[in-house]
Amino acid sequence: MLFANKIRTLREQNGMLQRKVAAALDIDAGLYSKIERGERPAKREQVIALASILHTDERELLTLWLADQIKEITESEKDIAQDAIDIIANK
Amino acid sequence: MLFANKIRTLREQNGMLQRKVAAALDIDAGLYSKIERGERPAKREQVIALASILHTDERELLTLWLADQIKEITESEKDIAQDAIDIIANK
DNA sequence: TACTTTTGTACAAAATTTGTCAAGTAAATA
DNA sequence: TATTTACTTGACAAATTTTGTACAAAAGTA
Repeated sequence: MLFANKIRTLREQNGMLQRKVAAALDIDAGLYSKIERGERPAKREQVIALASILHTDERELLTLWLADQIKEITESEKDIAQDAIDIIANK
Repeated sequence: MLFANKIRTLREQNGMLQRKVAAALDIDAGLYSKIERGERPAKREQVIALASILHTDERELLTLWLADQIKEITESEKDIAQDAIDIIANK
């Protein structure tokens, strides 16, 4: 939950309520709560919007969001994940 | 198309027709053709079955299949992909 | 040419994702 | 204690994506 932890921290640092961020993203507060806890993934466009809403670096946020996705697919294949990553890295 | 190339090569080495492999996988030959060309992804269970059908190492095939998935999600984020992979690697 | 295999396109069915709603918890406050 | 506020949770519907099929076109082969 790298991304989730990050946006929660950023929101708190900005002194914003979940429902304010949710409104800015134009989604239900319940859904935003789930995104912030890593229960649901954010969409790319939402990450872009969040960077702006939470006054943070877009590239850094997108990187954490992408890392979450890689984590998601490798988590269930732990024994081969490193080999798969190596294949991608050397290409 | 690491995985796709691999299964095509293996099928040819085994002297099998696409429709034979498709039948063994219990899918349409058209769909298998797409999987073999990397136009459609294989499901995990299909990879397991393919390793058996094509007499090859299951772990190796699963690794290529997983690498394809990582490639898929990183391909559209080339500029941050390496940073994201580093985050996952150091964890 | 006739036959077999593979590929491309369009589509339907199935599965997953995305979002909403309303009820629930917990903490702070009147 | 009762109320309010912030957040969480689960059930559900809508929307999107994935998976597979059907069949025509193309490519290869005898």
